Amino acid sequence: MSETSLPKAYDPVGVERRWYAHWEESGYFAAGDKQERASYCIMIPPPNVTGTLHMGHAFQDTLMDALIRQRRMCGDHTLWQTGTDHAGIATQMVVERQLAAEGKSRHDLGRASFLERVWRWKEESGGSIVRQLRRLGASCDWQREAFTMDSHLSAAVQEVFIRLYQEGLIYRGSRLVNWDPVLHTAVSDLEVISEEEDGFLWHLRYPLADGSAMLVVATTRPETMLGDTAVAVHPDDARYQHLIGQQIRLPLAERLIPIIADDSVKMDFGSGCVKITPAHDFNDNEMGKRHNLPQINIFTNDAALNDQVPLPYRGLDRYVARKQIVADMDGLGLLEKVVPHRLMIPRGDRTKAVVEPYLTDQWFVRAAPLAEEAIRAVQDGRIRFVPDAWKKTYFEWMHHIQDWCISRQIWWGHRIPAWYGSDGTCFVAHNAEEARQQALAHYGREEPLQQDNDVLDTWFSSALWPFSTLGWPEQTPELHAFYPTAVLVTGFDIIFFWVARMIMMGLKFTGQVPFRTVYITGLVRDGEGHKMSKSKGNVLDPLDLIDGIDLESLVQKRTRDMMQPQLAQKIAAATRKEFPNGIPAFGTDALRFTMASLATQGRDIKFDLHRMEGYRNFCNKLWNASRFVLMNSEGQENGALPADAPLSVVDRWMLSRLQTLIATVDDALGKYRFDETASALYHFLWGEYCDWYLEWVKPRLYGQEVGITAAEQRTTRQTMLHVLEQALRLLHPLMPFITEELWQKVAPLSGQSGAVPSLMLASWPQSQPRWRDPELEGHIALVQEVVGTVRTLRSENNIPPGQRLSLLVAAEQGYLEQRFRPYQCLILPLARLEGWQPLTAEAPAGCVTAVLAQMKLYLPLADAIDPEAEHARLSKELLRLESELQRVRGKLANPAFLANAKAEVVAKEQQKEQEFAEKRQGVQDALQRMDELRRKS
RNA sequence: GGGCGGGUAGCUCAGUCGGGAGAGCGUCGGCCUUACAAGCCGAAUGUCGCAGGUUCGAACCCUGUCCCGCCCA
Repeated sequence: MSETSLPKAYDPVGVERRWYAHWEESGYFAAGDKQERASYCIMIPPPNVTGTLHMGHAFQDTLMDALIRQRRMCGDHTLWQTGTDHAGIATQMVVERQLAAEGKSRHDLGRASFLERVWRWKEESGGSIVRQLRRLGASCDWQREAFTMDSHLSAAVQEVFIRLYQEGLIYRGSRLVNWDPVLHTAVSDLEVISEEEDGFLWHLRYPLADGSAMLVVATTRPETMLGDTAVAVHPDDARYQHLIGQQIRLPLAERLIPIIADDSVKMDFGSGCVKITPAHDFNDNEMGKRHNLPQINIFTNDAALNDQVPLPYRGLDRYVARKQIVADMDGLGLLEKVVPHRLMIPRGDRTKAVVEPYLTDQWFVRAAPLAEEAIRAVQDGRIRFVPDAWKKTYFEWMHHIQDWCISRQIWWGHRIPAWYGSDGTCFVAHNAEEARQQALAHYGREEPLQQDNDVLDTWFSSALWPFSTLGWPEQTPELHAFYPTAVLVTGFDIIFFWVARMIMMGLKFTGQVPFRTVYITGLVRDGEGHKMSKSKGNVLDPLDLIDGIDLESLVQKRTRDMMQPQLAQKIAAATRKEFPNGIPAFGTDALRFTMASLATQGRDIKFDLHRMEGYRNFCNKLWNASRFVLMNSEGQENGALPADAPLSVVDRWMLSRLQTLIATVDDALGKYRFDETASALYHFLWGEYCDWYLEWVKPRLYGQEVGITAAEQRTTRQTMLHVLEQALRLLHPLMPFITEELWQKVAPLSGQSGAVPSLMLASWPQSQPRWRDPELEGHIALVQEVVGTVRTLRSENNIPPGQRLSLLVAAEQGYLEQRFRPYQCLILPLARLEGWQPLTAEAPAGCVTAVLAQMKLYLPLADAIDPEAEHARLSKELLRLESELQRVRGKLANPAFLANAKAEVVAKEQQKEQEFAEKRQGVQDALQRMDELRRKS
């Protein structure tokens, strides 16, 4: 054995930095020009440009990179399109907060210089997520990196807006929208998070106009009563039937409003009588439309009361107004009671402010017509969801789709290409000049125009990402080559936000689906299953798992810049408890492999550090196995494995197993079962290659096997190298760094050098049917069982590993000659036996016994036997066999089973019966001998 | 209220066609055996949530039920 250049343990840091830089500089990530090959493209879900990488990114990006790397190795023309998103609201909020710290607002700066400031912030902080992606090993085409506000993407946004407007699929209207009173902008339904909170149900007395009676209405929002335009009851409600059509004198406002009947009123809720505020509640708004009720907007942009309400309430914040109104109603004797009540409170997902239904002018996309084709595309299989069940969620939403509010009253984003004349006429155009032309035609004279102040929802531009990044509306070669893309990898949380909208826009503007498959991942959670969030203080930074972090830094990181500083102490304590020693460095490959192995079909992915530790160890195992291979082949004659090599049985076995592995990995990756892929590779390399094959080749390599020739030794080295080299290729998509580092050393020895300079460019292994040998695999499985059995016997009788024993084997002559003798040199060293003898007579005394299917093994231990322990072991085994036998015989005695079950199932049961019966006999005999021994001792 | 998942070993989760319940981690015991102690060898561990049904046969299919989670209103 020779020395090798590899250190004794795998150290990822240097390897990762070196190889990533090399790959990128060499241009291996670039899509390049391979027009003749099948194309394969993945669009990265563009992360927020000013954001940082979190576990969800690390998870999804690992899977995307694995797919891309595999297809690249298959020879496909691959593009992993990367880029970032301008994240309108989130980014604007950050910059506004910076300004606030300087005591300024964006209005102090004005639109132009505010935007300048945002761009500056984007330039400063924009690179971090991209740098982090590189640390993950992401092989995306950086030359094509896109940003949603790039000029050509903005051109696509504008083009789409204009075309949809021209077709009547975008319209402007005054409608009730979700209004964020902190941001002063409308937000879409999806950006509102409704959760149950504690509140009250106020029961208010509303007097009839004629003063004849009081009606009690129950409300969770008394402050909106000043905007009431009706009171509603259920038409079948006997209590109120006689009042329908009468008038109420609305207290405080002193307006007359009607009592109407509507069957959406719940009779059993509150008093069964509800106040209707069409301008401030979505349900009331619907009802208002049905009954032609007026809408009275009583709020300002800040959700304070406006001039539509009586003087004393004007200017009051909604919650101050609530207190005042309740107090005033109470003072008038009109407050019947107040009952604690749980209710859904809608909050903006960014600001957490309670969102108001608010009547404003906004732009909308008429979604239903676009949804039709998008639904069909999934129904007819042009787009496939993986796992399939997610299409139900998609359909559910698409069938009930609402118009999409796309205008935002913020500054950072794509400005709406609409201009207004002084009379409010709207001109949608590519630019001011075009708008001017339109206005001229419309008015017949020059008219000053004002551009719409609003910008578009960020998701509007994201919806175009699959084709805008490829150059649409230009018909570029890239668009032609890579669209439709192969697969979209994303989380179920943005099926509505993004996936559905991309499908609608893609079909509308390209006539083709944007991707053929949608692979939906689960969401990464902490070890307890909680969503990772800054305020919970349970976030893990993928880079801290790669590089490691000491406890103090981790605590500091988790408690810095807290929105709720009072939580800091709790978070610090929890962190100290969970990571008393900080987090050790695991390396990128261990993180990636962990991510892959966690990619099961479920929705929640609980991230467990121990799991990752196991895969870090796997890296080290692979490293050391490679060290072993190198030590035993460097400086010797090796080369590629020739077709006519004098293969040994273990070589043939290993090659056969390799073919199975290749097929398994292909199949698993094809199904997006990254967990199966990881598991197959792990078990092959650790459980078969290391645990068995490398142990078996040692005596051959060391020349300890009798009569072995140099040619045979060389063949074993070639096989050992070949299998490792192929396994490194298969593992490369999941663990790019360590595999490249090792492959660079292994490949030349296995005769694979020269063809390509990097494992990234090596070809993907093909399963070779000629090397499959199921019969031999069966034989070796028996060998492994024999070795395992002897080891168990040794272990249970506490035989020290150093103590060499001889084995007695009882079996039918032919079986022994075919299944045992040819493999003796595989059995003896691993079972630590010095030899074996066939046993034809009675078993001698002083043996422990194991019964295999057609073979009995006796291990003469003499005084070393622990008869009690052995008796216990055999008794347990007997019990197990008897229960198995009983079950099998029960089946076989059942005529219905024999009549109905498939023939091969019956045959299998019959075979089992025989096997169990023989084993039971053997164990009974052994038990009897052991009992004799116990009596003697 | 509507929809969708899930409940399998101490923990986290696989389990494809209905036909002898698996993995990793953890636990216990033994080992520094010249690639690896981040290692090697061995062992223990299950009312497959519960109750019915279909079937010769159910973790798997059907019905009901309990619990947990998510989404929508």
